[in-house]
This record gives sequence, structure tokens and C-alpha cells, in this order.
Amino acid sequence: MSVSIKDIARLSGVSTATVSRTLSNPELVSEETRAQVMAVVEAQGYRVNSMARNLRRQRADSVLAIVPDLGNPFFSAIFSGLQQSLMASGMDLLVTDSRSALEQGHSLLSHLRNARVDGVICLDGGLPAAVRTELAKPENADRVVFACEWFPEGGFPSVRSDNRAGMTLAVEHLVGLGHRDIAYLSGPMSNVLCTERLAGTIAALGAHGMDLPASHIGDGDFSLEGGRAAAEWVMQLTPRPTAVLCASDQLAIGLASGLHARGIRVPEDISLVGFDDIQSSEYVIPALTTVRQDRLRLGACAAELLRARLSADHPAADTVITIPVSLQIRGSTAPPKTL
Amino acid sequence: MSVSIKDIARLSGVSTATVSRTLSNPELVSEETRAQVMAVVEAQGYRVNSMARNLRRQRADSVLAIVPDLGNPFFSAIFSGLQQSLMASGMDLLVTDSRSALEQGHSLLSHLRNARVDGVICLDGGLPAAVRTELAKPENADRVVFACEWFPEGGFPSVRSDNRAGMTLAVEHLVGLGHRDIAYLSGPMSNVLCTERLAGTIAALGAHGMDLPASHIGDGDFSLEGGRAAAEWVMQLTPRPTAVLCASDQLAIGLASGLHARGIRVPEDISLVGFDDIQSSEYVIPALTTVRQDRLRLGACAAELLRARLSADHPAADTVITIPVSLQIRGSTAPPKTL
DNA sequence: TTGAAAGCGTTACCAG
DNA sequence: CTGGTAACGCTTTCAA
Repeated sequence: MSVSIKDIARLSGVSTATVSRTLSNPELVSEETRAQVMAVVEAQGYRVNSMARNLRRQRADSVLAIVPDLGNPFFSAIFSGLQQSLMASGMDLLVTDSRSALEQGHSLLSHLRNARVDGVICLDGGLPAAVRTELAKPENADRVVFACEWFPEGGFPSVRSDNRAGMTLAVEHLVGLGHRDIAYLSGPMSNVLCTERLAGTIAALGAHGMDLPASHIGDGDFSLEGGRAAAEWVMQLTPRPTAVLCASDQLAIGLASGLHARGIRVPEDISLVGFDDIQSSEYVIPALTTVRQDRLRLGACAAELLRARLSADHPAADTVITIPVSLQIRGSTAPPKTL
Repeated sequence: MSVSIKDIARLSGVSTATVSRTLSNPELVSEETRAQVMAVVEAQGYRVNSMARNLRRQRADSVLAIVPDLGNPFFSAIFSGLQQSLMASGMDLLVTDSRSALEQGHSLLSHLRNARVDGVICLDGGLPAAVRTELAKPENADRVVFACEWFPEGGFPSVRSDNRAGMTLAVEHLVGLGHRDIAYLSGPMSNVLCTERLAGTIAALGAHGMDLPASHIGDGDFSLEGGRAAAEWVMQLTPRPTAVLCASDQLAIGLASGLHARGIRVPEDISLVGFDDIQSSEYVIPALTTVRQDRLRLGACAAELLRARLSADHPAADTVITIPVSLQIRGSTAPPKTL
């Protein structure tokens, strides 16, 4: 077995209490003993056992991030932000995948009840009702924040992009280019981001006296494949819209692919706007005009918010931090073709 | 404070030992007491405290994945594979980012020394020498496996794609199409994947009596941006190669973008092949011909290998599991233009 | 089949 | 400033 605090105490001729202090509160120990103890610590390569420390201190120094699908590259930048912020305060990041956890019948919250993590950052607004009520219980609720997505019924602090403003930017851009016949490709309406972005779109169009008939709202399931499949839907719209606003970049990239296969050119025949500004959007052909979410910052803010919440006596339950978005204008949008 | 095993013991009129058995080794307890205890457990919503359990059992039930950059979406699918496999055996996945950890001066291995994790899955073959020697120490070495990348000097078990075979497939494909003038866009040569893939390319070309002059080896830094910048390099090659083999999809997508900006068409003017088969490769325009890595499986295998290693008495140090790759032929390759 | 008790490795309180 | 010692919550001998 590896060297413990007792060994260090024995070897340096002090009590375990003093060793512990030397390591955790050096200012409580005399210069002399401190040096003495540290020498032994170095020599033995001693490290505190975090499980013992955490058991004693009653905390885990780690948080769990719950995402719908770990395989979705959208989350990478958020993880990066989360991790950087957590690391700075000595916390660890655990990740789990709500989709496969639920499939395998694992409880998402066992870690919280287990005391294995101090808190949870939830990136999935679509958790089943059972989990929602479980989360809302008083012993859990104070240790949870949402990032990116959220529960429509509220009740938890959250960090999110300004989805409506993003859609307004996108609509303004298209309208500015002269588009009057705009369609909207959404993800599943059960997703809170989709309803939010749709609402933003409708409001922004309305501000220009335009409306969005049901026929012009498509569902692409938020995915590349769904976007590609939606090309069919665009084709059968008459007259064909001159622009399609997509609820995500994946949707837009998939749609571009589907339209390309049908001989429709972007942006000559139809303009496309995405949402997210994922890494590749700048490099696809044509480069995608899109609403940029600052995912790094979103992650960092979420970590920060959770930290604050965990250390607060009486944490506010309804904090909502909105991260600004910006429009990246690139090659996928152009003025509509004039016949 | 939350309910502990003592409470359950008291409430059900048995000892803590019996409660513990009921929960961990039900077969050691009589039907009767088991039911009795379980009833109280349910009623109180009791969950074992994993920190206490782990301290006692001397294990962490979790592993740490070290990636060079959490923000790189390439890793998402691997995480997914890792997590699914780990979850199935009740383990947790911690993630960290070697780049920012090193920048912030955090030790990557503290978790291992800390007993905070049982093992490490390392996805970064480029760790600094200090970390390498630390990892190689006997107390650590048995608890580490590599995935995707590895240390060229060996010494650790690893799971990797068949990089050379992948390049052979790609070369065969291009040669079969009639290409004779092929360039190779690499990532940094300090990266083991790059040297491996380059070697595979040279060997495969050699098998057809072709060689790869230094002028035809470019460095794109493995990134989208690097790929785009490499368009400049391709342009100044005379005669211009009819195909470029890229060491990653990101490189290929970036290069396609750069070439497009210069009026070079893919695949009409030049064919492009990638490596990885990232999610969007099938949807970019033109869809990218690429060597598919099964990243989900790679992750799952790595988790499996680590588990086996942790429970083995005398783990083999040099196991290398090679995951087969396959060629996805799509729109970015075509026969060379005949003048 | 069950219970008593000895840890697992720390930290923190209480004396001195 | 330091030492003794009681927790933290659980598992696992050892006896009964």
C-alpha cells in the first residue's frame, strides 16, 4: 500500500494533525516544522488520499455534466469551457450521457445521492418526468444548474444563449438582403431550444409584417441527416422559399447537402442560415452564415454559476444568465434571385 | 445530514454489518431480514455513500480520460464509447484536457496518485517527457492504457485504428482511379499518428512504384485552419498533383475550402481523401472520401482493456489492439482530369 | 445467519 | 503552535 499521513507523521516526528495542517493550512504551522514535514513529504512522494479527505470534508470536489448524447460534437466546446473553469477551482468534471444511461436503466442522479459529486450541470432539457421531479426535490434542487438547454417549467438557474436575439439577427440579415419568402427548419418541438428559436423567428418576421405559415415550418430532428432529408420538404414548397432559416448548423449543413443533390445551388438559388457556429461551419462550401453561440463561455459560466450556488447559503433558484450571440455572415446567404 | 447506514440499522433493528451485507451481498442474509432491511432502505431513500465505500474498498470506481483538447469534436464519439462501456461496469468517466491542464500548471496524474481514479485512458501521445516518465513508474504504469494515440517509445497497452492499412486503402483507391501524382497533407510530425500515416502512405505508394518527394509532403497542423492554409502549398506545386491525401478529415475539409477560394474544383480538378470519417464528412460538399475510424468501438475497447488490466494480477504491458478501418468512397475523389 | 469491532486515511475539535 | 482523538460512512474479518 502507499504511504499515508501516519507514515509521514512518524517519519517527521510530529502528529498526523500537524502533517494535515502543514498540507492544508500551512499558516497554522511553524516555519520550522513545516519545512521538516515537507521534506519528508517530498522524500516519500506522499499525496493526500482524496477519498479519505473528501469523506471527512463531506464533499466530492467534482461535478457531473449530463448531456443528451456524448457523441454529439456540439458539446465539445462546452466541455472545454466547463473543464477549464472547474479545474481552476480544483474540481473535476464527470460526464454522462442521459440517453444511454436511461436506456441502460441507470439513474442519472445516483451520483448526487451518492455524494459522489457535489453538483450537476444539466445540458439536457428533455429529461423524463421522473427525473425532473427527482431533480426538483429540495435535497437536489440547490445543486443543479442548467446550461444551454433548460426545463420549460423553470425552477433551476440556467445559462443559455440569447436564442431569440439570434433569430432576430438572422431574420434581419435575410430581410436586409431582400428575402420575403422565408422557411424555417426546426428540430423537434419537444426541445426547448426549438420552441424558443421558432418563437424568436416568428416575432422577428412579424416585426416586418411577415408571417410563418405552418407549411413553412419543417422538422429536421436537429441532425445532419434530418437536414438532408428536409430537402424534400423544401422542394415541394411552392413557390419555393428564397431562404431557409435553420435551427442548427447541422441542420443547415445537412440541408445544403440534400439541396445540392437535387441541383439547387446555395446561395444562388436559395440562402441558408444556421445556428451555433460549430467549428466546421466556416469551412464548408459554401461557408455557412450562422448565429454564433459562445459555447466556451457558456460552459465556463455554467461552472461558475454552479460553484456560486454550491457555496451560497441561500441560492437563488431562478437566476438566468443569457450569453449574447452574434451573426457570422458568410457565403451561404445572398440576395434572392430576381426572376 | 442525510441518512446513513447506522440509521437504517437502528430503524430495522439489525447491525450495520447486516445492512451492508443486504446491500452488497444479499445472498449472505436471510430472506426475512433482507426484506425487513430493504423496506427501511426504501422508506428512508437511503443510498450508500460512495466515498465511504470507496475509501474502505480502496478503489475509486472511476477512470480519467486525458485528451489533448476537450474542444476538439473528434473525441466526442470516443467519449461516447468509453462512457457506455464504463457505465456498464459501474464506473465513472472523468475527463481532462492535457493542454489547458499543463498551461495552468496542474499535474495530469494527481488523480492517479490521489487515488481519485483507478486508472487512466490517455488519448494524447504527445505528453511532455516529465509526464511520460511519471506515467512509466511502476505504481502508475499498470493503470494506464492508450487509445487512438500512443507513445512511440511504447511501454503501454493501447487501442488504435489500423492507420497504415487505412492509408493503403486510400492509396489503392486513388491509384485505381488513375492518379499518379499524389501529394500528402500531414499534421505535425511530432504526432505519432502523423508519422504512422505518412509511413503507411509511403509504403502503399512504393508498392506501386511511386515515391513521395519531400516537396509533396505538407504540414497542415491537423486543423481545419491548417488545411485551408495548405491550399497555398498545393497551388505552388508544379505540376499540380491530381490528388491530395490528408491525414485527417479536418485537414481535408479545410483544404477543400482553401482550394475552392482559389477556384480549384474538387473533385474535377483535384481529388481529396481524408482520414477519420467525422460526422460531417458525409454531408460536406462534395462529400468526403475518407478512411473511417470506428471511434465508438475504439473507446469501448479502451475501456474494456483498462478494466481487464486493472483486475489482472500480472497485466501484459505491451498489448496492442488494432481496430480495423474502412474506406468510405464519396464525392471528393474522381479520376484525374485527362488533359 | 448475525453482531461487534477494527479499520480505510483524513480532518477538525479541544486541550495544553 | 502542537498533539490526542473522535469522527466521516462504510466493509469485512472474527466469533458466536
